[in-house]
Amino acid sequence: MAVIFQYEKIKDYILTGLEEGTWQAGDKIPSEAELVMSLNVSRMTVNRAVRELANSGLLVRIPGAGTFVATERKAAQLLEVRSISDQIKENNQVYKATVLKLAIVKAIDNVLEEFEDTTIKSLYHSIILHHADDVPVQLEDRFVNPAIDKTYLDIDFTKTTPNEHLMQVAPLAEVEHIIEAIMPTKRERKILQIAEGTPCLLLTRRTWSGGHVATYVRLKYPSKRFRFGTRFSYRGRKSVHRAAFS
Amino acid sequence: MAVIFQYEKIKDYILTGLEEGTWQAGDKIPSEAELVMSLNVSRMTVNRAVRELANSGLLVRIPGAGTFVATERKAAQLLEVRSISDQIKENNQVYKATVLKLAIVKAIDNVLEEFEDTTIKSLYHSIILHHADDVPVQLEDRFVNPAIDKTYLDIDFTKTTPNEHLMQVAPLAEVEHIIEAIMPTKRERKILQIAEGTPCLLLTRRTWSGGHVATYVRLKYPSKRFRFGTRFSYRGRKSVHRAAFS
DNA sequence: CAGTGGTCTAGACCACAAT
DNA sequence: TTGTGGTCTAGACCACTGG
Repeated sequence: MAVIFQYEKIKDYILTGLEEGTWQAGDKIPSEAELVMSLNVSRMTVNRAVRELANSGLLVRIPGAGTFVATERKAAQLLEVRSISDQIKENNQVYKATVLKLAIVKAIDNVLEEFEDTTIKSLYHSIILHHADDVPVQLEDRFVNPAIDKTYLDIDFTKTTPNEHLMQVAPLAEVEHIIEAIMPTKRERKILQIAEGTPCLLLTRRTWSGGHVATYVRLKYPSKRFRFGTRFSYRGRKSVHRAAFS
Repeated sequence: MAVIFQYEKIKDYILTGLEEGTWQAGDKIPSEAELVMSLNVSRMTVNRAVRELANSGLLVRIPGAGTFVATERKAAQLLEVRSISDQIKENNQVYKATVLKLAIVKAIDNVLEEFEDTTIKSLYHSIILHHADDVPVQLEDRFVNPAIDKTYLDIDFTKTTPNEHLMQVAPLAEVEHIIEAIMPTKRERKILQIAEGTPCLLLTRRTWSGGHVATYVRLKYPSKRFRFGTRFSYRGRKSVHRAAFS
């Protein structure tokens, strides 16, 4: 029988609250003193639990004010995928999105496999092209589990990215990333406005929420216009992530 | 004046010892009790400092035995680049390396820029092809700062990878990664034995040691044979990294 | 057996935010 | 002024490793 430590229990308690929506993005969670009383533990133990969740990016702590559920959630410690619109704006470029498709589709075997759930009959499917200064930089092909989000088809994705929207409705518990180099199809090449023979980075991402696959996304980035970057230092505990356009 | 906390001081103390070689890979560092006495702090403070360094992969803690300098160092929390030979062996494939070049070269402007040091006159240059079951899976093009390692040219890289060797001589303090999709040149295509029109993943990595760029590497992975993968869960604090061959 | 790390407690002092 | 998080201490008990 595995011994469960107090600080792990506290983390689980908070994680469950986040998954069940007890605390939504931006909400203030109970203070350390409140958790000490309600959970009957010492403050140092509460502090460690909350600090670790904050370090992983789920919570934001503001001394003097409180602890809040992160609004801009980092997907993972391993591969931080920030909102593409933020990345572009950070780069002082103009962001624009074009919605190429937004519909409910019958679940095809090919895609269904990724959801690891054969009972799913239909899926939301969106295809969105993201521009930086009117140049296409990302082709986003996304399937969403309807069980996670009933409102998906009603969203105006020229104003909000699917990522931003989904972070509000489905607190993610798990993320999987796969990076590959691929050659785009003729159609994709045309959409992305790239020359023949130019490869793309393909980032495939699946997210889980409440034990089920929530989304399955394929992000295609034209080489030359995009690359993933990351820099890490042991001292000073800060990591700089970059998304470079050229 | 920024206030420096005790646990940060302790981390710096250990990091400095690691950089200066006071404790080498595999060595046992002072126990918590010893650090408590020599640094005049409480054990909880020591524990936090050492735990954080262990979490970042620099140290390995074995309850009952002690704390040791990690031998297999994870490059970063962000993009774990394990030894290619280990990855291949883990995949139950036979690893083999071919040394295509191992020499001292004049520093060319192009490469010198990456080292951010115009005083460098020459560099070690190695080109190594890594195979899995006799199929080429990685073309490694590496430049090494001679100031970091005088023995580089004497190493048998069919038995040790440059990565493994360099981790012994130069404890890395900082890492930069950039991932791109590229088309290999004709020559590279021939070396990697891939068909025309097949893209490659290009992972460029620079490492710093003692404030200077230690190495500059370009790793080319044929698409279809390699992809980076990562999976992350908030619960259970474990991350699974995968390197998939096919 | 002594030494190690892993955790936990019940206090404490501080700087900062909100009111 | 009150509440918040950030840190630190000096103890404590435990499970495990090593000789």
